[in-house]
Amino acid sequence: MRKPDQIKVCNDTNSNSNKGMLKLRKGLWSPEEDEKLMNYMLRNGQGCWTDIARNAGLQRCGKSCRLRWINYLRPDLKRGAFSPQEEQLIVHLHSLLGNRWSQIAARLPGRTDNEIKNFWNSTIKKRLKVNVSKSSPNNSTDDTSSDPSRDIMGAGMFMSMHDHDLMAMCIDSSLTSTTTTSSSSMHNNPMFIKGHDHFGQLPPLLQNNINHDINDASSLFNVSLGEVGMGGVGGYGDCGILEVPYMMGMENDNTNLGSRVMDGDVNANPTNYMFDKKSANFNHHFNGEIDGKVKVEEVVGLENHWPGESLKMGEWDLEGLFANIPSLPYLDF
DNA sequence: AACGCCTACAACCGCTCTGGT
DNA sequence: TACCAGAGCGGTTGTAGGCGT
Repeated sequence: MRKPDQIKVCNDTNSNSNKGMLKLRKGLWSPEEDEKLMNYMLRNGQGCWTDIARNAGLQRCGKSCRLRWINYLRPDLKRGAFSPQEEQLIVHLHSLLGNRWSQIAARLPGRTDNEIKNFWNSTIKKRLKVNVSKSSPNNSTDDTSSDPSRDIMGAGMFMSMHDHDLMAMCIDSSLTSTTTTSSSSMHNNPMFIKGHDHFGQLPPLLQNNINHDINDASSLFNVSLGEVGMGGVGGYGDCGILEVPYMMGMENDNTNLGSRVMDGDVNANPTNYMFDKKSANFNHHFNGEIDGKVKVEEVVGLENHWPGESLKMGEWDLEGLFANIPSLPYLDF
């Protein structure tokens, strides 16, 4: 926290409101400043933040006003400690999204990205580390060695690895909304799976859906999920019915994000998904064959690619992805 | 009571993204 | 196309307050 009476030239290089070297306050907000900003926002609503700062009579840069409003003054903010449900959801979403705090915050009504980020860094991260070190004493606790959520997902601790309810909801959504083999539908109907689950071990709801669809297609399609926590592990397949885009990991440099093995009528070599952080490219290496002869793409019409593989990080339509999973993303206790 | 350590979290900083010109 | 300004994001800092000694 900063001292409230600190007055400096605001370092906001983007702001042009301080070209005259206007002295702008920094540090903690006083109740008077809060009141000014609150009143102005309630009267006029959101607009250009530099204008807001000026018109509200605040000696603050627009950036500071924006932050104060978003993180503290907004009327719809939920104050107080995170509930266990929120905590679980944060861990889960973090395992899917990484440090995309704003994306995570968007799924927790009343919570801000800053709040979640702080909570993660101060509380969850520590707790996860403790749990991991307890479960595997040889594990390095080096910050750079691993993401705690990744460890925790691998260890099956803190939050259940087999989060069947969530999985069922996600996959149910994916399956029931997927009826075509087009690549665009694959992009729009993702499945998020974490952990070491196997279709054969999925909860009844999920199994029913999968078996139903797969049987209809007269195809056995078995996906063994890999062992990567971060980014989720899944796969996609398409025997006319089942399409399950892979949800990539996003954080590690050149990390092999896992492998997919398809059994049954469809036999394939492991499919490796690589994400190169430096180039922000997601590379998909697929060596699949069916019955050892026919390449997968010839059967399923994938043309040896799936829509995500050529996408860059920023091109992931996370909103779109979540939009198709009504049960997962929003928490409202 | 005084001191030091630790934690939580408000706020800043620097960067990227986006839209307008 | 290039440039600029504003918005937004994630990482980091700094300190108030709690707690143990």
